[in-house]
Amino acid sequence: MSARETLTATLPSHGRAQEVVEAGLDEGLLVTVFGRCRVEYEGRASSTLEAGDRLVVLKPDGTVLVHTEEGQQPVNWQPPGCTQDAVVDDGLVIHSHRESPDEELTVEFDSVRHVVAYNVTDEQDLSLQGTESDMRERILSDPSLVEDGFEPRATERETSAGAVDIYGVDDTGDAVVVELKRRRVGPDAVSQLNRYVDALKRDLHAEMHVRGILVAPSLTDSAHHLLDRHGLDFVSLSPAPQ
Amino acid sequence: MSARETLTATLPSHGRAQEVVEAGLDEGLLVTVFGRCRVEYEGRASSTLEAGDRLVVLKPDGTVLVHTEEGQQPVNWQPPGCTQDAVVDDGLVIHSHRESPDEELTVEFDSVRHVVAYNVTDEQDLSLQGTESDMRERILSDPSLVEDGFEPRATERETSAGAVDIYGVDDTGDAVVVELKRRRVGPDAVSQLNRYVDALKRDLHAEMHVRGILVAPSLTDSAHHLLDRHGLDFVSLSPAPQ
DNA sequence: AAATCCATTTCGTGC
DNA sequence: GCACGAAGTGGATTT
Repeated sequence: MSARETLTATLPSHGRAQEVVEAGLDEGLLVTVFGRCRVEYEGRASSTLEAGDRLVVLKPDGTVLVHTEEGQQPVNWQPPGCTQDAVVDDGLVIHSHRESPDEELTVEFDSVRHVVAYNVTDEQDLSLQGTESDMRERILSDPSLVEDGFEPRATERETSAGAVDIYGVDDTGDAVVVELKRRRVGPDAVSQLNRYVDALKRDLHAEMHVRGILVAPSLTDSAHHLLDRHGLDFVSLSPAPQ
Repeated sequence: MSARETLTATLPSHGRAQEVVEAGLDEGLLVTVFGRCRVEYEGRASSTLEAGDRLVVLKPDGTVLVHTEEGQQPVNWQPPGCTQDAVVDDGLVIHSHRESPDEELTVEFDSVRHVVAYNVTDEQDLSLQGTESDMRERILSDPSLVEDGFEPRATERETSAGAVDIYGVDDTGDAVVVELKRRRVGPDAVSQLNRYVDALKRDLHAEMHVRGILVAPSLTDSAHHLLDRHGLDFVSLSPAPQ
């Protein structure tokens, strides 16, 4: 079987399906199996899924995905790094095993309607814009987006509660902790910023005043209340320059 | 074309590929397209992915997934509810559009190596054990798992900071807020519990003492420090009965 | 539609 | 390996 080719089998016997899957796994191909199957998972949690038609994707990096006809997320899965094998019992059975944590996924096919093994080459990386990291770059190149007189001094500055997105000083010389979020935020982001401000106050253990500024497109009501209660500030900024 | 059948085409012309995809979309089939493609996304963020071999999955609920040979997550996607269409320009082009937020995904194929449309029926629901909800049931049926004398009074009790997992009283009559986590927790879960405790103190605005207990398999060091600082308690409990 | 929070979150980064 | 936090997080539930 040439690795250049795409191996396919329509309505294969379980033995033939097993051959294609095994060949695909051996040769580092991307394998898809479509058919009626039961799925069992045991690991961090455990689950059972009775027989139905599903698409199973096996990737050469050890990923397994079981997709139904709806939903963006697979109904069952196994992460990269797992070991896969395919055997024939009553029907085609695909096992995936992971150590640390110990997890096992078993897909038992009643009937395989289609199996394909694709030879994949993909060197490209995704270029993504509009991330939190892009917001940081925007602010570093124009600190007045936070407030007039703001001077960034460090990014990812370490505190005893973790790394602060942007650390700097305001026009009065007070220390400023900036927490960035690329989307509308709730109370969790406020608590996060408050932890950093508290930690920095303790770390500096001086009389130094420490302000906290949450920079995000918008705030929920309860986040706003919590922000006020903690004496923190908010600046509205979107990830894209618009 | 019978909906009972699985439509497949190997190394199809762009026109033939478009026919299969369009027929699949029209008839509510699960469609997979494998080939060399470029991908563009514009919406909450924006991204570009240069030409490479990928597996594209189109679901009848409007989901689009673009998978490379590695990673559990699709490199690009569109959630359920999007509208899909397939046209031929230089090659097969698949568009997916979403309103609110306005988002568009475009997949342009240089060459299609394989296209399949599957008729899917799947009535089954996943049965999952070992969730946070299972922890709650365990505690309600044996409250001493939290501590001797603990008496649950309500689940999902509302406070001004959100709903508390389990609300109850301890053997001295003090109010108790229990926050459950199915896995090892960090500082975020401690802050969450602290918000609930603070909110309940304000809500009750009495002299009533309010305790907070974090129930999880384990704690990180910084979570432990933060827990101590806030005067909260920890109880070790796993989601599964072991 | 908005808000909140869980998730077998996954993924990347740094230690 | 663990810890921490971002993500175009997704998904469920409730208002």
